[in-house]
Amino acid sequence: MTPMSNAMAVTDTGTIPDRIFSRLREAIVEGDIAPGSKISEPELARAYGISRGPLREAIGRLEACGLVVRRPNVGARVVTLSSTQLLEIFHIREALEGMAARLAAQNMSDDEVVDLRRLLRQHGEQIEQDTEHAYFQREGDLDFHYRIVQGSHNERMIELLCNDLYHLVRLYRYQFGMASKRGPRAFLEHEHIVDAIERRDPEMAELMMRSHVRASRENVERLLAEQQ
Amino acid sequence: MTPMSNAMAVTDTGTIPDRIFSRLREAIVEGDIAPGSKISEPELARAYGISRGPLREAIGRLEACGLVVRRPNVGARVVTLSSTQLLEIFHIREALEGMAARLAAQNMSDDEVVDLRRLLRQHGEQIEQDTEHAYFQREGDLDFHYRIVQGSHNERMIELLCNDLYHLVRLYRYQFGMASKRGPRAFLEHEHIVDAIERRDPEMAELMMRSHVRASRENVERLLAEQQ
DNA sequence: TCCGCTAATATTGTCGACAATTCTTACAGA
DNA sequence: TCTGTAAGAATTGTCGACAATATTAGCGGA
Repeated sequence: MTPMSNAMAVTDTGTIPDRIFSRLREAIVEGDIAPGSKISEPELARAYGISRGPLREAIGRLEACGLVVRRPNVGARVVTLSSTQLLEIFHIREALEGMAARLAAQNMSDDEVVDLRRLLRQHGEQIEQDTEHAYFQREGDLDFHYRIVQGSHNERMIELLCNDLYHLVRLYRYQFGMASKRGPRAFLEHEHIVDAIERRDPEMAELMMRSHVRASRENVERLLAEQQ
Repeated sequence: MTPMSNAMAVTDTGTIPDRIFSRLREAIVEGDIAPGSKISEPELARAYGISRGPLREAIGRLEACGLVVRRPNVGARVVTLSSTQLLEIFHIREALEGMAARLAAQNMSDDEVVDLRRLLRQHGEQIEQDTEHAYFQREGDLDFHYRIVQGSHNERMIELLCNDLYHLVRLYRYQFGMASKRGPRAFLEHEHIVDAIERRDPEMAELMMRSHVRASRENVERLLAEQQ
């Protein structure tokens, strides 16, 4: 169980649209429903044993967070992220997460900072042992970012990043699956960010986070270029 | 007709949920439906002469962009922005619009820059004549920001700011209606931003935009404090 | 008079059926 | 063989009705 788990599907509570939404989102993000594939209302309604009404509401929410695109009288399809859209997301992350780090340096409680440091230490050990290397590249990295954003104590920012953008990021990681050698390097950058937050240095925290996200984007740009 | 109009309600085209969504959004943003008031499904369905199905989809979209809050088995209410939420939005705007200005300096076409300069000149004349002063304070300011965001050529950013956040900003302006004496001052800041974009100076464009939004936030903070 | 309970009412949630539109496929003609 | 057309099938959009839940009004007791 990763710390992200509490943000993931809770399939046995809430309203029907809630449950279906969570399950569909997970299925899309993890690639169980392939990008570009059609979301058939009759088929899914039968599969989940519900009516089309609640299902349509769930699909509407998927559209709202950008995981599916819907055309009138045609239907919904799982989004296929172009490289352009991917870079667009990185620019938005650079701005928002930079601000989130700044706010985290100001607003995190001391306990939260301690927990953050502990999480970082765990990641460090995993890197050293080179075990679960892939894990850090994927969910572990997001765990860290997730934690910073929550530390901002800005509800709308948390909503925006954790409920929408990060799911798109996960979708892209499953879709492209480009695991580079940036793991150790990224870990160092994470350390610098936590250092700044611990020192309660908002300016530096924002700078470090922005440079971290930018480096990640440039890495993707490089991979995309040589993939051509 | 302001340049913003093309982002506003188009009530005679598109699907039924589209139309209802636009009309409701406009009604909420302009205060025709008071903040905190209930969104009654049967009542609205009768008022618009449609069934509850499409209406519920429209309400769902309103919820997605934060204009209404919905509780299961209870219904939807028009959001009432707390001062906390208002400041949260300002922090997000500072980050996103700063990045938008940076990207605009990089990506705007020369024609777009010329148009932007022209828009600014218009605002300048309105300020000088001190006519339609109120206009500049309200929609005119957003027109400017709107234009910059579109100049970023970042589709997702445009979506985020123009389709969601700016409507919340308008709602707050109608709700609080705090028109301060910041008009001329804000205009000067706008000029500095356009100067930087014209010089194709992304770094400075971002700095100026961030400082502009920050000043606006601090102004609101001051007003909120003395209102207490 | 006030509080708690109960029943009535109204609203939201869900469903199945019909209408409107799009996609598919078969067919005729060049 | 290819193209354009038209009929058919399937899917999405919309509607009205029923079920489940929440709110309200009224009543009885302390």
